[in-house]
Amino acid sequence: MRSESIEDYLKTIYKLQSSDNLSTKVTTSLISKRMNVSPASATNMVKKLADMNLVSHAPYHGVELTDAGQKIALETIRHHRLIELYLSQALGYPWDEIDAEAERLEHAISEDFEDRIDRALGYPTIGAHGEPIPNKKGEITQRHFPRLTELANGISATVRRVSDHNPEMLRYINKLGLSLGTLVRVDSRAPFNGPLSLLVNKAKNCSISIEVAKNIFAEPIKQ
Amino acid sequence: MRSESIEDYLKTIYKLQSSDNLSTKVTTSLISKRMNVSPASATNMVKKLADMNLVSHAPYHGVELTDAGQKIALETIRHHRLIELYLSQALGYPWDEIDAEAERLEHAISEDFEDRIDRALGYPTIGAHGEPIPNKKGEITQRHFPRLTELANGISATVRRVSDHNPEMLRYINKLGLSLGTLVRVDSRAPFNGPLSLLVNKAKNCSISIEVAKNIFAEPIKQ
DNA sequence: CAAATAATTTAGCTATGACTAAAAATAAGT
DNA sequence: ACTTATTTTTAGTCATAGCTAAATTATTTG
Repeated sequence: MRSESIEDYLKTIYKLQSSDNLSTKVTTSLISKRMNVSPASATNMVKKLADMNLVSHAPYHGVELTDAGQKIALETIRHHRLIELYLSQALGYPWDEIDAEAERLEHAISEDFEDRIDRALGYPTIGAHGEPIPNKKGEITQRHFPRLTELANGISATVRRVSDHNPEMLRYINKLGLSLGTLVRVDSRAPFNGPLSLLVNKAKNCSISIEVAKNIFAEPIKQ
Repeated sequence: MRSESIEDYLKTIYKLQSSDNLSTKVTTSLISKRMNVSPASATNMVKKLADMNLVSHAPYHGVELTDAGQKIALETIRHHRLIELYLSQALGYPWDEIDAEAERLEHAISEDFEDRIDRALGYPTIGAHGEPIPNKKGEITQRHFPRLTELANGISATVRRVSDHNPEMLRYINKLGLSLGTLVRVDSRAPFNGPLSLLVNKAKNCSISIEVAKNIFAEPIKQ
């Protein structure tokens, strides 16, 4: 009980449940796509998780985490995000590599290791890509910032979070000069779902696709 | 191919082959005892390793690593010892906990991670308990120091290595004030395999069992 | 040197977690 | 509403790596 697989599934279910587009049911096929496993494998695991009272499962209608399941999911996410931040700050890992490395390590570390890197990092609450880090009790404070696609033209904003799902996109975003805390302004939008023109750090202009803009979250600056 | 299990078995076989009492055959039962698995499990795995050309196996007569098998064993040992040293130096882990934590992590880290902690530690060649760290090419330089049991009375020596196998013993040894570099002298030996009287750091006297003394290696000081 | 003991291997079972192919349930289109 | 298409689940396999119990091979001892 509590294998790597189980932790990964619970983590994925949590992320599907809370982020992305809320009000969407977390179906087994969604899970299977996210995890690159067959739909049958996802169904099997969901059944097992339900037996263990970690999720409630209405067959053909999706899954929901129980409190016990959410607790494990958040512990796993906490591990992941602390490790990411440690890799980045203590070992100089680049932005786009920390997710993959943390993925490997998150299941292997002990509570003691968690505590030690937590202390070494000064008990952080925000991860390397701007995501909140759950605390030891399994509490998490969601911060909500608009995506660049949702930001009105001409408004200055500070980058607060970047989706970490695609390493190549992260590398691209980083090359554009965007990281947490960077100042951005959407200057214009090309029609027919065309690219957004950005002003980065009051200095550099660039134009990015909607697909990329959707993955960058920024906090409008109050005037 | 190259699962955690395989790495663990190869590592164990390497240690049995090279250290302890040489000239002893590495039998499947020896392996099974060291790894706390049943003899049958060890036989199964040995057969599998032989199929993969990682060991040569003469049934009923023991095992020997092939070059390919030794390479993997040394890579695994390198991982283990670099991680131990990192845990000890960068995260302040106590001596007796690093082995268990490294055991978990050694299979999970990437080459990149290995390189980064290697660099952070200044490319060390000696591990936290005094063992040599194999280099990236899979070369290892064995250093040979006498055990305290083999040391003549009245000779001063510097502690150079401590067996890491038993955490409780490590804690005990550490409490006696012994660590790498500590000065020791065997003052006397009680008869009938009795304890050794030690002078630690020219200051503290203590008496330790043969069992403990066997696990401490020290370099006699040339006069 | 044969019989007893100990070590080793074989045979067969278990659990985990993946897979494919087929069946069942739901959703969609006309 | 009924057929069609899609989604989900069931059924049955496979690989890994452990286990016990039984059979086989070595070794030791009387």
